[in-house]
Amino acid sequence: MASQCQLDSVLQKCTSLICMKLLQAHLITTGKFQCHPFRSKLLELCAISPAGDLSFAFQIFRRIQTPSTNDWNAVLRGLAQSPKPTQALSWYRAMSRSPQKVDALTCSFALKGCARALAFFEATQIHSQLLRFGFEADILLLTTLLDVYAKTGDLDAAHKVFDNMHKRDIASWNAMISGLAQGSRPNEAIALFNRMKEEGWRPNEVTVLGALSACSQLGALKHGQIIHAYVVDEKLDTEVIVCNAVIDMYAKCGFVDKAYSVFISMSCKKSLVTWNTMIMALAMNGDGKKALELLDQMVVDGVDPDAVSYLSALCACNHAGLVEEGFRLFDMMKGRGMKLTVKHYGSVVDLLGRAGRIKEACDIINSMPMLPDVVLWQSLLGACKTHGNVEMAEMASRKLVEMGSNNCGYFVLLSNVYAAQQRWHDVGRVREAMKIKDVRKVPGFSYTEIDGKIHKFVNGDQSHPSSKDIYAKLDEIKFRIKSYGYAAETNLVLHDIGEEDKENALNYHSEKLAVAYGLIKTGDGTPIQVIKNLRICVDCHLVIKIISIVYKREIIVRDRARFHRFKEGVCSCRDYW
DNA sequence: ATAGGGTTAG
Repeated sequence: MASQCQLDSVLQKCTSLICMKLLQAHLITTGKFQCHPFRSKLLELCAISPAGDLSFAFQIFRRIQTPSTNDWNAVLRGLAQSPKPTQALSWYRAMSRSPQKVDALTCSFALKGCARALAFFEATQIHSQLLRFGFEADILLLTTLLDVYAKTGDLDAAHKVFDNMHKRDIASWNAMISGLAQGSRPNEAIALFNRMKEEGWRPNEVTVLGALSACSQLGALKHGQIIHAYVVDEKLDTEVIVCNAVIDMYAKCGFVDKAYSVFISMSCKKSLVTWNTMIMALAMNGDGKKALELLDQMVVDGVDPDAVSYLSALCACNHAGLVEEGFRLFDMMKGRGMKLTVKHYGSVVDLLGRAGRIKEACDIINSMPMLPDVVLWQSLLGACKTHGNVEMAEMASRKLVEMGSNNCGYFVLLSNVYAAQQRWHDVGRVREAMKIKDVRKVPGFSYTEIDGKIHKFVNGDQSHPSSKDIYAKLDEIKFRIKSYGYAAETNLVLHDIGEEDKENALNYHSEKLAVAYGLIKTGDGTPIQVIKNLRICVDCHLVIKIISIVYKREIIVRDRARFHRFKEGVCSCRDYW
């Protein structure tokens, strides 16, 4: 009989399905299948290795007379990481009914399946089971549990698990930090990162990824710089994935040049994501030409562009108004048989629509191999508003209604299309529909970082400690910009309120509050940086342009789609967005 | 001996 280490080496060399099948046949013919520990190893290999095959793993499993916990776990783990993670949950239930004991690993794999299947309810069930089994001191398992709660959207439950852990290791911190960052609570992610350092932990590459992502979301440059310095000190920048996050952080904080210098001087090999991140960074800043250059350069560097690369390049053409280039790119992607997603189509429709080529945009929609989604109809509607195409606007709105979209944005757009044509009766009709349908507004908010502290403002916000000063500043702004011939574009506000109130509703958009606060708190000549969750509105865009002259300030606003750099009365988007 | 935390996207 072969020794254990020979068997191990056999398994190590077993990198194809054929080889696994031969091994199984060998075990069966030599009668070693039922009692051999080697069999469990083989089963695990089939179930979880990339060369393996789950249906063959099932075949092996079915032949086992009395499957051990390990045998059950191997298949469970394979299912949890498969494209159909819900199957892991039925497997777990089957195992719970079997005579074999469920162990901590079983729970861990089942939870992994919950995370991938976004099965919150099942996760709570496994949670109570693992407490009953007495696994509550297992920090690896609790970290998995915490991670599942975060990924399935219950950050409070995740935090509770984290807080109650009697002992934590670095992965527990990492799971909590990245959970907060991914779950739109980036402020708390940064706070927890700082607390971790205060408690004497040494963040590793995974920690900084979460923290950097939080900085990117918030445009928190000061925090981002501190983390970058830490990354360099700890030599974490030998990992390409960390460099990518640093590049993205600088880009999303408005420092494309810094992002580019990190991109150029990084010591490790650039990955596909590195190139994509940099192309997207240039796209967001309206540098379409350079983005297209990078798309060519990556090929020279031996990296094949993927669907995200092309999407980023398309997006770059979009923001730079490079209509022909974008259109050619799109044709080329089709020619190369790239797998196009609804996002690619959305981008091209936006590209054509903004350029006023609405008919062509519509033809693209009709030729799409998949169903157009809400975002796509919305951008067509936006184009109709800009170019005054009532007929097409009505068509797009009908589609949006059919899709049950309840977002206030498109009602406002449609009403604006009518308002521009002085069709007041139709404006009233839309307004009525909004009331009946109980249209939900996505709350707009903005961030600005002052001395390393992030301030958040929502529309009409009065909760900020400096609220009084901010509103006084806004009055002053209103007064000073009037002499530049500014008049509020109140037809953009869709409420049953009087003209003066409409003006106020516009006046107190979150980005205006953030800019006003920046003017108060920072010295003359300091650029003001604002991050906004939605697209900037026409009125704010105009007001901030004038502010940049009157107050001689550079103001940088990152909205949902791109950067706007306001300087001396002009915006880098050239009013094309 | 077998487990947990991870960057890009209209």
